[in-house]
Amino acid sequence: MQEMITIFQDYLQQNGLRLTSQRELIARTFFQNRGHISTEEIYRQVRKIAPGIGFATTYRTMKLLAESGLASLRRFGEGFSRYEPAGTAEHHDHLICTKCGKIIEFENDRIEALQKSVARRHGFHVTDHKLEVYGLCRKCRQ
Amino acid sequence: MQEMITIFQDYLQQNGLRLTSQRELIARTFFQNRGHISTEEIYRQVRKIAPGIGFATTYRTMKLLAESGLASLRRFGEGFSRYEPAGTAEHHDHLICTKCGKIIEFENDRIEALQKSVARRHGFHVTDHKLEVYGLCRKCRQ
DNA sequence: AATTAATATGAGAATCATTGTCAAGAAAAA
DNA sequence: TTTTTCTTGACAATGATTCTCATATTAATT
Ligand SMILES: [Zn+2]
Ligand SMILES: [Zn+2]
Ligand SMILES: [Zn+2]
Ligand SMILES: [Zn+2]
Repeated sequence: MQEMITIFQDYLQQNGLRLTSQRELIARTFFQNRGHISTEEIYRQVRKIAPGIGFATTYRTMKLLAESGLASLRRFGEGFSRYEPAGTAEHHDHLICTKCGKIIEFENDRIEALQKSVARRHGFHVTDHKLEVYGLCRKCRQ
Repeated sequence: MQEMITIFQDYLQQNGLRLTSQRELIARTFFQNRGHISTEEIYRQVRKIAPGIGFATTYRTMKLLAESGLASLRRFGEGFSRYEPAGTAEHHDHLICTKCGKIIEFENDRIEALQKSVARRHGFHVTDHKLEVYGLCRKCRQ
């Protein structure tokens, strides 16, 4: 966690940017949350501690976190963005409950391998992918 | 193609709606295009024939086409929606070139099966999914 | 320290795809 | 024909995100 801030600071410095109190607070808030948090939610939490902070700053900082490689942007088709920690975590995909919003992460090497093989067959060089499986979680099935 | 219009008309009638000239033109324009077309593009094409048409009507009609099951909404993270024919076509996923925008469709039963098995393992009942593989197509790799 | 240069912030305007509102029009029903 | 229902187009509204800009902060230079 402390190291995260350090990594962030390094990234900022290398780009001639500064680690301000606002940026640090936003970054810390992000790190101490579980993944898949919306910018809006970060903004709300941050305001409890520093009520004067603006949402523009929140948006800007989340973008910086993503650029630094510490956060990954996710769009689950809800009409807004979410971020999740991306420091050392490996790639994963998502299982999303359409009723309660529960998100489960999974990774499956065989699926990944099959994707690459399909892509190769079409002459594509894969750089990224997005797999979202929607459905009802155990609870929501009743 | 004619049958598509008929199916659309049936859907409308069953819901107490009418097949107006605007709706018919928008539907025909949609059907005679290849898939993955944006609402904006439909709107442009339609206006060449009926310049007075409004974009609200275009949006509304595309929505109706989707509800009728004749069109499928796709969001490729470009910030806007696309539609593709969904009449009899089977499910498929997408391979997207991040440089030229080329889109290739594919289907792979093994991937689908693996998705279901992962979901089952987590107690999920799958209703839908979205798999987008991004990369560079043969041309764009140089 | 004083001055100058660069970067950051918050408030609010702007953007952009999409949807809502509503008065006027067209079609169907009575 | 009158009444009811559904459509339309113009334009306002929405909501997430970005931009603008005047005002702070901080860093660099003298
Ligand atoms: Zn659920
Ligand atoms: Zn995740
Ligand atoms: Zn390409
Ligand atoms: Zn497709």
